[in-house]
Amino acid sequence: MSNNAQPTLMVIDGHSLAFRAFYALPVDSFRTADGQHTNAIHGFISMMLNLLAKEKPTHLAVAFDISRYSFRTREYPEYKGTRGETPPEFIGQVPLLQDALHAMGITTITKEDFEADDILATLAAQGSAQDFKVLVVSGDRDTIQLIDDNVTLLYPSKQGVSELTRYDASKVFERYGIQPHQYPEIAALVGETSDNLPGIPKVGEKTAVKWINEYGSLEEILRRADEIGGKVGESLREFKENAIRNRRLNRLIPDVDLPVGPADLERLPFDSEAVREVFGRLEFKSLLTRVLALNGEQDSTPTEAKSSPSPSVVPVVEEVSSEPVVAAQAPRSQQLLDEELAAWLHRASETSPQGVAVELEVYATGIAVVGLATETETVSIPWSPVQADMKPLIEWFAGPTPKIFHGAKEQIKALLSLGIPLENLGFDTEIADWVLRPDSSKRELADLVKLYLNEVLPTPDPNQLVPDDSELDAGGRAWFVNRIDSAIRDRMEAATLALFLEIEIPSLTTLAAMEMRGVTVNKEKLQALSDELGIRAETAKNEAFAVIGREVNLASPKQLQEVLFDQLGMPKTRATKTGYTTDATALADLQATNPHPFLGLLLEHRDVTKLKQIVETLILAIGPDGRIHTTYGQTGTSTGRLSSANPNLQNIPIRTADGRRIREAFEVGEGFDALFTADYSQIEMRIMAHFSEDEGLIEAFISGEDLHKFVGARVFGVEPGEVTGEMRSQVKAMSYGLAYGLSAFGLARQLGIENSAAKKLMADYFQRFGGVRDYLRSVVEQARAQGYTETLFGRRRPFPDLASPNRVLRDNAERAALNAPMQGTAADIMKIAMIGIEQDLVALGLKSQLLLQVHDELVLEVIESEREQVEKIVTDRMSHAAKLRVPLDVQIGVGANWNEAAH
DNA sequence: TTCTTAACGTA
DNA sequence: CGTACGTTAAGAAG
Repeated sequence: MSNNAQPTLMVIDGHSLAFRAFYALPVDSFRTADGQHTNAIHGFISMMLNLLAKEKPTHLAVAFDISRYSFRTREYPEYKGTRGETPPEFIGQVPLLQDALHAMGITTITKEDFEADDILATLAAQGSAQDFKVLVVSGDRDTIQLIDDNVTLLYPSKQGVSELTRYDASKVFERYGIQPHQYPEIAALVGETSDNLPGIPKVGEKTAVKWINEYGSLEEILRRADEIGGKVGESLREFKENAIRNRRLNRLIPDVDLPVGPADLERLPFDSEAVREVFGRLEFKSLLTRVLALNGEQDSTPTEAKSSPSPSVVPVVEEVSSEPVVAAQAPRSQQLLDEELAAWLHRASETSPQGVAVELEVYATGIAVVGLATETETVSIPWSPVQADMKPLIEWFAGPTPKIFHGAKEQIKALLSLGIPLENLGFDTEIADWVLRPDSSKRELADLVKLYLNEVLPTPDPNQLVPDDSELDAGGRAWFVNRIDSAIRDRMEAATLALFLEIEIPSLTTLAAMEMRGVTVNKEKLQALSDELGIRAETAKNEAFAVIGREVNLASPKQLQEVLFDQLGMPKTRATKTGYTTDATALADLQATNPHPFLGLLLEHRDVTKLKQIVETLILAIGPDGRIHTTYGQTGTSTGRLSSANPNLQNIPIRTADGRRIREAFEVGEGFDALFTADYSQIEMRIMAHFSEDEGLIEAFISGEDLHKFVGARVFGVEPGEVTGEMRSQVKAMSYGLAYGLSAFGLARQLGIENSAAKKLMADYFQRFGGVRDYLRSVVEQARAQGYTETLFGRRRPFPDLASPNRVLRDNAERAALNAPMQGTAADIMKIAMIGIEQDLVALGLKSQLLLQVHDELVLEVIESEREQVEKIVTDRMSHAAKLRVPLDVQIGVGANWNEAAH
């Protein structure tokens, strides 16, 4: 588009865009040395530069509100009254932004008594009349009314300013089903909560659009309000004044008297010294370069290139505090054809025996691009659906060269779904980082580039409208993966590397296989169960309403509190952040002290709706193959356990009869004869016995007697035969609680006994099992000294909070530290067992297969002829996964469904 | 829209 | 005032 074509006028709502930028960028990352926050300024200018580059406006202005007061607030003082205080970090950024804009030669416009949108409306009208193409940039939906053949709206589509959607008349119609000039009429009917403009109750966007299309205009709707029936009609007649007021207030003023017109807003070269001065004050370096480029200049201030410090070998990774240097440029990706690719792969494998990094761009239905990288070269190959073209690559995937990934599981699954096996997975940077820093939640490639390389991963500017050509391709990303691999290996101690290579990497491929297999679920059974639970929920709800004489949302703790404490006058329960708890134990306590039929009905409703919700989620997760494929999170926990999501199959109910009916729907799949389950019994207690070397506890496990009976007999000083049910359950609660750092108070609460009785129980317990107490103490002590805990297989978890002066943080850390070696060792053991089982089943060519893992339980699908063999493999692998001072007991079960397979 | 909280399912 | 998770709906918040 050349300058002598139709001129383009861009008008920007400064306040609204700056505010969005403020929330889109982290406050703490943009601050000058003297403490001035600049994130809104940075975000705004960055976005504006992108807009200038993309839209090439010839004329430009930015409008601001002067204050929150305008003719609208005079007319309706509550207007925008619900807006909270301006965040303190935002204050002061607008004047600085205006300074920066002025330095860049950009006109800013304000007008007493009017809002920025009115200025936009006026400039749009004038520009349109003077034959400009007009671009309005605003985050206020009211500006939709300005759109016409000459005026286009650019509206931030998501939170933040990262993407702008172009609204012209046809886009508005597509989105709302109306013409742009009708939008304020819709808005008037619906109301605008953010402006504190209530509309017509019960009328949402759908209804409003329907009416507009039926009656043609708001005026006509109001005139013929009597014709509209039902509750909505009544509502309309009652609240029509709201709509009239809203319409008056949301009309933008197209003829504000402004000191400048469109022709005065031409973009001209600016004084670069002024820009340097302002940007220097704001400490914007990269933005300065970009701004000066507008003037055709280069930034003369040199960017000092620091070399990344060589990483020291430390057990725990420390955050690098120095400012990251800009990333070294990844070598330009080569595009190779068939035989060139084969040659490259051969050469790369020879020269990089430690491995070649792979980054597959995975789409919902397949693979888009394959990126490969050695230390010095990168390749990007668009995936060809014709496998012949990919033959050398496919063979290479199955070959001996170690492959290095970031997040291998999804990529391996993408290959497997195309029938392509991957052998010799060498490294996964995501999992390796998790092994080093299990508590971190930031593990994207960019995070690791920063952490291990002290560089910035070149990413497209988040404020960019369209990705530009310099964006890193798959090969470039692979190159960073390769370098992170080396950096992490340098930082890992030998034992940690062994844990990673011998447990985590083999687990990864096992999990990929399990996820691909999925588990068969009987949809009809679940649907019938859901229907039944739905009826029971409805009944409980209606009865509950009858009892209290009104309808409330039983799922709303807030409304329940009104019923319980105000209406029924029940005593207050435990306090939460927002009020008083209505959780199940509190309700049961209330029932005991203040019996009321509402409580029972509420609990029944809770139970039933919870189960129904689980069932519904499962139904939705059933794939076209009739199976549910969960996704295991291998980096989702701090202890070493797996997690399961989409859906979570590690929290399927089992405790109640109704819950077990859900398990009945998990069935053996086509081609198999039974589900087979195997669980470790009391694995964490056994690990505690091993670590503590407590003679009594070890004897308990070796004797093979009922654990809780055995312990009960010791604690209460009676014969095992004389241990009562009461004694057994108290000891059981104590034993399980120990591994979690249970206090006497908590034990008392759980058992419903006196605090003193709980104290006595703990004292008696430790009297007999002193080794346990000593061990638990030593775990915390050692963790405090070393800064981390460690499992039997060397998995470490750091605990910085053990040194915290904050009591709450420190106590929490102590309990977590107490638990981490036991939970973590159990997780290690289960992973070792799974790897062995998968390996044996494959090696022996058996069809039976692993499907699920639920922390201490495995679920397999078996065929009858293999059942005995499978049982032996599973039992052996599980019970011999670790050599402890006590045996690892494994319980197995077989059945047509998961419930029946429970022993 | 997106985020946070309360509640609750599992080991 | 017991560890480790994931999911949901309501309500809050921009």
